[in-house]
Amino acid sequence: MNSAARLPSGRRASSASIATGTAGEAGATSSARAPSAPGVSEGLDVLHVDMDCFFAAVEVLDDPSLNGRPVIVGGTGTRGVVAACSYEARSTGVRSAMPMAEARRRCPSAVVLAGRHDRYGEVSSELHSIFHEFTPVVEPIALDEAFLDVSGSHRLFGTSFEIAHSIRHRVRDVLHLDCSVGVARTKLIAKLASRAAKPTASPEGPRPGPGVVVVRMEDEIEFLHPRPVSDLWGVGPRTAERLNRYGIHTIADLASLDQAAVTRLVGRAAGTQLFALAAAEDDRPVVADRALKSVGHEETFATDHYEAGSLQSELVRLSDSVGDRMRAAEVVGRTVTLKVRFGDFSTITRSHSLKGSLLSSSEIARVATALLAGVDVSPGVRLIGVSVSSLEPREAASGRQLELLDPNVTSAVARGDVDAAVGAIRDRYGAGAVGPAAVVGPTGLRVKRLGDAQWGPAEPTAPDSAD
DNA sequence: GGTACTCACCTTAGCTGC
DNA sequence: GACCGCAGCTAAGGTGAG
Repeated sequence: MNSAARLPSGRRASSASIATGTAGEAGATSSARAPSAPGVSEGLDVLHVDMDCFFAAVEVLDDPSLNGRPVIVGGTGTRGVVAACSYEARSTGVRSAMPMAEARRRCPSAVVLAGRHDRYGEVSSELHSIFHEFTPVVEPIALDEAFLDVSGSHRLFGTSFEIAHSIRHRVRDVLHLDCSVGVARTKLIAKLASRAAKPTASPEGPRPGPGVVVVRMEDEIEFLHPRPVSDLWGVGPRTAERLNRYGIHTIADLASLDQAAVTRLVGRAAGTQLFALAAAEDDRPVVADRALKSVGHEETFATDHYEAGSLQSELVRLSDSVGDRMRAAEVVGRTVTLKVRFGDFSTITRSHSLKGSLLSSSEIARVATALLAGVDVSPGVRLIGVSVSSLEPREAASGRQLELLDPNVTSAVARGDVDAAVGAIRDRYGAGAVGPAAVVGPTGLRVKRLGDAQWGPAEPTAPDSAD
C-alpha cells in the first residue's frame, strides 16, 4: 500500500476530496480524524511548498501556445542539461539534470527553451511574498520552493491543512501557477509529503496529484519506512549505492540497524543524521534568515581552453561578478577557491586563505590568477570557477586592519572605494555599463551575471589552439 | 558519446603550536 | 632536546540538494 498517499483522516489521498480540495472541501476530510479547529496546531507546523515544473510552467504562462506541449528548459548547447520540463515532456522519459542531447533524443517534438533566470526571479519574488502573507518564518530553499513554519499562524488562518490549501489558492489566483504542499511535524516528512502531492507523469500523459498531503505524527513511520533509502536527506547516488551494496534498500532496512553500523557505513556525521531521520527524528528548525557562507561563479566553456591567457581573462570576469555580488550582499571574505575541470571531467580545486579580508573584485582576481599559475592547463580546461568563502559582514571587518597579500598593492581601502563606485554605476545603468578592461570583447563588456549560462553554454565559441 | 551551476557540509591529511 | 597527544587551522577532494 502506498502510505505516502494517506489522508489525515486515514483515507487514501487519491480520493477526490483532497486531491484539489478547496477550503470548503477541506472540511470534507474531517471524518475519523478531523483536522483541528482553527487555533490548534496539532504539532504539524512545517509546510513544504514546491512549485510544479516551475521554469516550464512560467514559460507556458507567458506563451499560452505552449500549453499541453512538451516543454524543456535548460542549456541548449551540446554541453547543456535539462533544468526543468513539463509533465508532457516527463511522460517521454525526460528528467531534470539529464543531458540536453539525451532529452532531445527522447522527446524530439519538445519545445526547447534556454530559460530566463530574471523572469523566474520575478515570479519567485511574488511567490515568496505570498508565503509571507501566512507566516514570517519562511526558509527559502530555491526559487520555487520553501519551508514555512506556521506554528504562529493558526489563529488567523486555521489549521495547517487549511493554510496549505489557502496558499495553493493564493498562488493559483495571483500567479496562475500550481504548487504542491506537504504538511508534517518535521522538514524531511513535509518535503516527502509535498513530493507525494505532486502530479505524476506516465506514458499515457500527466496525471493530477492530490495537491496537499498531510502526514500525522502517528502515520510518520508507516509513511517513511517503505520508501527507498535515497529519499532520505543526505543520501545521494554514491551513498545509496554504498548502502544498497550492504542490502539496505528502504528506510526500514536502515532503521533496523544500530547507529554504530550506520556510522561505519557512511561516516560519523552522516551516520548520526541518517539514523535519526530513519526514525522520523528531525529537529532542524525552519530558519528564516540563514547567513551566506560563500559566493561563487563557475562556467563551462562550449569548447575546452588550452591557454592560460584566455583562462585568466575568464577568471577576471568571474571574479568581477563574485566581487559585485559580495558588495551587494555587504560581505567580505577571506578564502579564494579556484576550481578547474579538465576535458576528461577530472576536477581539482586550489584555495588560498588570507589573514585579512578581501574587499574588491580585483583582489579576488589577483588571488585566483596566482592559484591558476600553479595549474597545468595544457590538457584542456572544460570549466573554471572562482568562489570566496569565510565570509563575514563588511561592517564587522571594517574595524580591523586589512592585511594585503600583495605588498605592491597600494591601498585595499581605495580599491574598495573603486568597487563601490563601480557598483553604484551598475545599480543605475546596468551590469554592462562598466567593468574590468580585461573582459572587453568585440561586442563590449562580457559581464557575468547570476543565471547566465545557468545550465551550460548555449553555443560553441572559437576554441583555443591545442598546440 | 554525453554529463550545469550554486551552495553547503563532511572527511582526510598535513602542518603548527602548546 | 625528543617525543607524544591534542587542538586548531588549512588545503583538497568528495558528496549532496535543488
